[in-house]
Formats: sequence, structure tokens, C-alpha cells
Amino acid sequence: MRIGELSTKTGVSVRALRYYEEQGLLAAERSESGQRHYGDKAVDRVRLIQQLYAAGISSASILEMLPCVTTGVASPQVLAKLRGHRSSVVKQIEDLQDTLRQLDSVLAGAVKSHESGVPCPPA
Amino acid sequence: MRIGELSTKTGVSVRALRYYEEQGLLAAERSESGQRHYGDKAVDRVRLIQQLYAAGISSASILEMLPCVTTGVASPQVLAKLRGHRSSVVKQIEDLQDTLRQLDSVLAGAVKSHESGVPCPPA
DNA sequence: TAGGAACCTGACGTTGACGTCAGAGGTAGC
DNA sequence: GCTACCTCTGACGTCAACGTCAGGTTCCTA
Repeated sequence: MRIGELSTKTGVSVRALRYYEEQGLLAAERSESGQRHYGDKAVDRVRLIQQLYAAGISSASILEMLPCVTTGVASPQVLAKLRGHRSSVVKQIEDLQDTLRQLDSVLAGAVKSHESGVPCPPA
Repeated sequence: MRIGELSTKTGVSVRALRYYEEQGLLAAERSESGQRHYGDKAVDRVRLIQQLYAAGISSASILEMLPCVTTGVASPQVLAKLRGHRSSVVKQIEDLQDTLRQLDSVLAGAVKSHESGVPCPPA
């Protein structure tokens, strides 16, 4: 498929896909005229990339770990990095759960006082 | 306390604290000479701000919700925003848990193949 | 074969949360 | 009062992950 189709299938913009290629994260065959062509696997790869980005992992780190992710093979160094990222993801989750508790306590109090008719001071 | 002490107590840079003030998130008394002075509550407030930032909430949104967070009082509009942020935080947590599963499966495979002596292809 | 949609390569713009530097003034211990 | 650090304002720099625009080429359908 061409880049537009990959874009609609993944929900990732064409510009972003070209950016992934720039960063070495996503390879593409080229037609004679230079247009990019992708296989079906590209869809999963793009989703994986997005997932890693969402975990706050930089493109440089993703670049390091991607071959290992796809081949299932990793050097001790990469293994250590993966473990480091794992624990950072765990910490992110814990922090967010903390934030959730904060938001919930705020919401509980706010709903109560709103029911009692007290308005919010303007920002 | 002065800004340096607040910085070391919270682990947030002096520059960031001044930035919070610029954004209206953190107020400070001023001495005759213009130096900032903070009360003890500032430590908690800074931590709260950091927590909200970590949840991907922008300074503009934090600015809107902070008075309500501190007073426990919110207008219906702010309430709706808070609920919106809450569900976005929930989604972030779910996504991260997904990522965690991915990383774990990668790690499981990688450890196995590393034990079997297969090296990682160089990045 | 025409023409509009999709694609190409640069290259500059954007956004948020700060980093960093300069030059000047404030503070505190000895 | 000296000195070493702390703080001030103002302003430009940074970084990542794209957005956007320009000017040109390619593809596909009628």
C-alpha cells in the first residue's frame, strides 16, 4: 500500500509516517518513481511505534529497541534499557494513579459544594 | 523561604518556579528588594502542579482548576473539564498498561533468546 | 488524454516547559 | 566591610514530534 492508505489505516498522519522513516523507525520499499510502498506488517509496526511514543520513549530509544522487539533478540545492553523503560512505565502508571486519586478527591468535594449552591471563583 | 530553598525542597528548578509564577500558578510574596518569599504550603502546591503536568494537563487548564482544587469549589464548566481530564488520565493508564504488556512480552522473548546465546543485531 | 487526487522533497513554523546567559543588585557569615 | 553565593529581570535557545506551505511529479479514472 502507499503512504496515504497506511495513514488512514493507522490514523497516523502522512507527515508523521515520513518522520518515522527519517528517524529510521519505519522502512519502505520505493517504486521506480520514488513513491513509498508498505507491506501489511507496517500497520502493526506503526501502532507499536505509537505505543512506545505514548510511553514517553524517545525515537532514539525506540530505534535501539525496535530490531530486538521484532526479532525477539536483545543484547544485555538493550535488555537493560528495556528494563529501565519498563520501570519508568511502571512509575508513570503509579504517578497517574496518584493523580487520579487527587482528581477524584477534588471532584468529590467540588460536586458536593456545587450541590450546596456555592459558585466557583472565576479564574 | 526563598526560591532556592523551595527549589531544593521540591526538586523543581528555580527557572521552573518562576515559570509557574508567570503562568499564574504559583504566587509569592515579595520582599522590599523584590525577592520572592514562599510559605510552607508552596511545597505542596508545587508538587500538585507537577503532578498535574505529569498527567499531561496544560498550564492553562491547571490555572482554571487550581482555585477549585484549593477551595474545593467548582462551577459546572470546570467540573466538566475535571471529568474530562479524569477520563483522559484513565485512558493514559490503560494505554501504559498495554505498553507494559508489550514490553513484558518483548522482555520474555529477549531474555530467552539471550540465554540461548543469540546476539542482538547492532542498531 | 485530461485533470484532479495523491505523492515527492525540502524547508521553515509551532508548541510547551523549561535551559541558559548576561548584567546588575541583594544577603549572610566571618 | 569583604566575599561568596543567591536572586532579579529580560531575552534568546532548545528539543521532539510533528504541521504546513511551496513547487513540482506521479497515479488513476473517466
